[in-house]
Amino acid sequence: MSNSVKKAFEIIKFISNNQGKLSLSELGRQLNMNKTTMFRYLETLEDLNILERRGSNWYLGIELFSLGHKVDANSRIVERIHPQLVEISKRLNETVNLVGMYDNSALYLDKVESNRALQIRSQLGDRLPLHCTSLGKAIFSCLPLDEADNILNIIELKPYTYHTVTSIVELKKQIEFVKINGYSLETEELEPGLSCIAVPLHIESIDFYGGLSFSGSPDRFIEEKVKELSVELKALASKILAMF
Amino acid sequence: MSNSVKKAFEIIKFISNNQGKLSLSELGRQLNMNKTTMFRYLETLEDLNILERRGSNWYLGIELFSLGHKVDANSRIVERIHPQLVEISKRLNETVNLVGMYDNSALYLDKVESNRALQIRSQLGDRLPLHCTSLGKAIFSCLPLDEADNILNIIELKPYTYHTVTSIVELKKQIEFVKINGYSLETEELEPGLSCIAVPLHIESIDFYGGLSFSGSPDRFIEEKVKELSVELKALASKILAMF
DNA sequence: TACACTGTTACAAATATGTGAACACTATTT
DNA sequence: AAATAGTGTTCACATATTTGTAACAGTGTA
Repeated sequence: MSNSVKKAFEIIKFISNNQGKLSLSELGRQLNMNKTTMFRYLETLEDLNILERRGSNWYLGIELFSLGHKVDANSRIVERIHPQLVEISKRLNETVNLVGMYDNSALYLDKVESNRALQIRSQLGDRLPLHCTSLGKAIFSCLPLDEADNILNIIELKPYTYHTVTSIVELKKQIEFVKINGYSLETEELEPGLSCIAVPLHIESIDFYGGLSFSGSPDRFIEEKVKELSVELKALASKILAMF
Repeated sequence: MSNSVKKAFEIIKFISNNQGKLSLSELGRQLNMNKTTMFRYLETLEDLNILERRGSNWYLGIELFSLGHKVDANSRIVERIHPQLVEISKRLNETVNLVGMYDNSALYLDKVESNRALQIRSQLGDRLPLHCTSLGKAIFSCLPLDEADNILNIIELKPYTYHTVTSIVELKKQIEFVKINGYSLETEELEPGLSCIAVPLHIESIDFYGGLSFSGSPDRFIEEKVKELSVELKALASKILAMF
């Protein structure tokens, strides 16, 4: 395999998590690469507009922006579903989110925000952990049993807040709840001040495993509201399934 | 400079414009690379999730999606402006667009769609030509004179439709119009059935040259409407400038 | 059965890469 | 004003990686 290509992307990925913080020399040290080597890679990537230098700090470049928006994530599933998200978000004035499963995490594919949208940390393209998000739990509930077990064995139940579920037994219980009730709940397990309610979205024909959720402030998701929202999400999922 | 990194991105870029159409061997032929060489690059890029293979066709991979959404395009200008676009789009029920200038073209940075949004070909991340878009003309009007002249000399006035301006004299006239009136118009020059009205957006402090536009069906942009919309766009631009 | 097309592996030859040292800067510290 | 520590950049050279040829395996078609 191509070593230099791998290294180039190692650099790109590292910069993506540390934009504007690192100089050429710093990068060399942190990634154990010679300064000259680093120089040549950065020079090339800058020339391609994949990276961008401002002063002596490095950022992801505009070409990645272009490429990123051309990704045909699962047969343009995002584009096809988007109008449905807009409709439900407007009608109920809720923030609605779409994720798909990739590499044992939930890739944040799309969202449509409500008026009262909170400022949350996650952004499109981020990978959300499966164990402490309603979306993750919803995904677990629709995965083939053996695959779900595999992942449950592999993943680390990293605590993000004091509410994060870190017991595998408890997590499995919650997944059972989703299987029975068809929706999942999560209260400030990932981010303080943020709750979600989600349903699984499994599109068999294109081998898509994902989920749909409403997110918002925990105090808004009281019991009766949850009932109502879960019904809405299930209806949305059905409507989407009918499109494929 | 790093040859293999350049080649890798040549492949990625080529695939981005021909997703799902090309096999390994085809790619090798079209890009004048040896089959084995191509094999090794594709293998590596697939391993990195930068490319994705379905059957024997190639697509951009999910990792590019992630990276693309982390691009800090001009100090998160998109994120900061987005809420303003949402507000005006909802209030007037118009589709509003934001572009920034990069590499002699207008990079499509953000849009918020109206109810009656047309299905247009362009998508976020695309580069729009400057000469036949209202946004391009708006950008010309705010660029430093010498830079505008430079670009006008370089760019090719490629015709996209029967309405595309292909005369440099006429184009300069239109740019003068923008300078005097503060907004620009374009009627089906890029895509049949699509018109735009735009204003320049020049944020000096961050060296940003771009534009804001409403887009829609040509028959809707009658004269009085244009007046009204241009006033709205100018107000929006002022509001945004005040944020920086 | 032969043909044309896929994708894949192995190897020797050609080339790009990695390295450390030396250089030119700028900003702080002494 | 001199010394220091930090940038980024260029050079030459041995090493390691990439490259292309050729051969092989698989699939579908004539």
